[in-house]
Amino acid sequence: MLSDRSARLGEGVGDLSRNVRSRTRREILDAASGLFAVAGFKGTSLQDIAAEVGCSKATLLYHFDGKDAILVEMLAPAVGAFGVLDRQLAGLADDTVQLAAVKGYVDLVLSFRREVTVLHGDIPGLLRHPALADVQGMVDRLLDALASRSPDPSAQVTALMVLGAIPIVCMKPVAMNDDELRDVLVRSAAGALNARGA
Amino acid sequence: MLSDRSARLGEGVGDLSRNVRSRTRREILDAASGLFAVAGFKGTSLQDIAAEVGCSKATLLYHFDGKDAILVEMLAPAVGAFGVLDRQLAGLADDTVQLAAVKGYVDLVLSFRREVTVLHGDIPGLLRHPALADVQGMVDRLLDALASRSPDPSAQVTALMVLGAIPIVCMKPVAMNDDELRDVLVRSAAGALNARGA
DNA sequence: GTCTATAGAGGGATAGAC
DNA sequence: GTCTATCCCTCTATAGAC
Repeated sequence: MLSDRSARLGEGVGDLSRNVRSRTRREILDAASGLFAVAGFKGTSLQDIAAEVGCSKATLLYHFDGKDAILVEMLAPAVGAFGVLDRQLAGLADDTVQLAAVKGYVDLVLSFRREVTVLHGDIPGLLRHPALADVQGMVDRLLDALASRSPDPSAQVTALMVLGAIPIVCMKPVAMNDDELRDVLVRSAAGALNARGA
Repeated sequence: MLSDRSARLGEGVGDLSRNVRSRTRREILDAASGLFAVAGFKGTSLQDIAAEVGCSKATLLYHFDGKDAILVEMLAPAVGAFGVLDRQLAGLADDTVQLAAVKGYVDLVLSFRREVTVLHGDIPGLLRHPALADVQGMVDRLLDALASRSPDPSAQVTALMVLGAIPIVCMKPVAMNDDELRDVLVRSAAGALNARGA
């Protein structure tokens, strides 16, 4: 169902008027993600979202099973893509997994900037959420991959640094297009990882 | 008054029984910082803090002018130390400021782990707080220093990465003492910064 | 200085008309 | 499918007894 949903992201011009349901849902998700990104999940009320969309709180709760459901569905495509990366990395050997992890993680973050901003803004609360339980495991495996699956503490610390270094570029605007940005991120992350032994 | 307070941090055995006021205040600050760190500022209620301390909500509000005041006073020593670093870096030349910024920032984060965790856990909400208004400016100047005061976008992105890379080590426990940790952090951060041109 | 009790605001969620 | 009105809860903060 996750892949189902992400597949619908690039939906074309065809059946716009068929079901209004999807359209309103998407407006709600758009408004919510924007507000969550600047004020945090707990810092945003249903009233805030309703005001942004231009509807009532009751309408939000007709389309979603609660505030949490809005968050979960908003993050679903990003979580799905993270899962894909997780499975890709699982199939790689220890000596090739690190660079693939860096590139895959950078791509993931750049593809889901808003979602990453939301997650990054309320780490203590959100990663504890039941619906995001698998994310914690994926983060742990990503860290392991970034450390070339080495048990060396210094490798693990550096992996942690890379994990924290990438998402922060979502917060501040930067005068670069995405291709240049991807390049700088991958190069600098690799530089941090290599500097460990030097 | 900030330096006044930080100076009192290492207070000895002398006048413990003199004013109970300070003792209770510190218990409150301790409990609050621990809870803020794991559940976030908005995710922690006065009731939570009162339960941890073993007193009533009213007692908290007798000692502090409100929930915000607890946060601000809890962060005061860290903010003060950040200000010291800020002024030190201001006096350095462009070609020496980067390494000093890295070392100073790493030391700062390692010295105030809990405070950094609190700030890091609720970035959207907390940096907007009026009492923490100067922090935003200090962060901007630190970023500038980490970029060797270069206007190059790639230097600024890398500085941003370093800014995000250090605090995350506060969140996960790591099998290293602080001296080793400081060394890895500085070395890897320098590696990221140098990799930019390579 | 600490407590109980309570005010007052705002949150999420539901009921029922349209 | 959307609305208004309302319920119930939790939160911050205050009042006043001890």
